[in-house]
Amino acid sequence: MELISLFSEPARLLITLLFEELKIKGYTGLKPAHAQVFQNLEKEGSRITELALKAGITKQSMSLLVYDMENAGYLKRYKDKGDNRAVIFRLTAKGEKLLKFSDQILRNIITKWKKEQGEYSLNELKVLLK
Amino acid sequence: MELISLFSEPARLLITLLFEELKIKGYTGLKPAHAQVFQNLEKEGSRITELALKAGITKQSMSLLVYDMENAGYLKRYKDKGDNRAVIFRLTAKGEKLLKFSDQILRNIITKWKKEQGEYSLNELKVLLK
DNA sequence: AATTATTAGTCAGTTAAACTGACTACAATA
DNA sequence: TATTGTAGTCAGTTTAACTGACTAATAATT
Repeated sequence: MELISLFSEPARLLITLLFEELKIKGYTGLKPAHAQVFQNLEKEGSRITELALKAGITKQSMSLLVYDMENAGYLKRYKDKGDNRAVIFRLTAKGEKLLKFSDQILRNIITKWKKEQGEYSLNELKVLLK
Repeated sequence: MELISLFSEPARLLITLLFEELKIKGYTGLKPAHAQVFQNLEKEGSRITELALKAGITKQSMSLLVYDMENAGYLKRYKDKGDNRAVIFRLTAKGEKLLKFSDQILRNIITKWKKEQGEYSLNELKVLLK
């Protein structure tokens, strides 16, 4: 397998499989890009700029993503006490469930892959990193 | 770092760094997506369908990518003897140079990363895969 | 041998997910 | 107080994929 794909392929697959599961379980209104939001959100809430930085995308892009997730009921928007420009986003109860469920799914997939059971093998990557 | 990013982040960085280098060295007319072409091309040449399958994209998308690279002088188009529907693409001398240089760059970056010297650390991923 | 199904590739249009640039409102600094 | 910087939004663009419909050629089936 080609070098860059050793990294990008499992990433792509993880997202695909995650969103298949999420859809089945009724978590609607989400697209792969939204994973970067809830995966990077701090317990106490996060700002858009902060999320953008962590996710490695622009604040403009992140702005749209959080807006979607707010509308879908996964996030709630709060005022930042002390900075009236800023907005804080926190997970709703629905969002918390989503996060927990997602983490579980992802861990399961990787565990399977490591045992050479799943649809993908991490062996070549492991060798590269040795 | 977030789970999916442990895979996608190095992939993204590798591509960015590779294309910075390539641009400096005068390999123009290329965008990140084109890496999937020359990285997957067989020595004896490859078909569009075959390349698409390896790269994990549709033949329609791959069709455009090889067209670009042909125009930029990295690939040459040949008839497939024995199947008049099919087209074979082979690297030109320029394309060969590109491939060799790219591989070298990518290997160098990863080697640096493994020694914890570069702009990124592979340690967290290594731990995950253990 | 003729028909049917499959495969290789292209054309056209669409979608997802990012980007840049310009802007407003507020905060921090000189 | 005036200037510079930061948080976020709006608008438009670009990159890189996608699906669907099609032609031409090959392979399979009857």
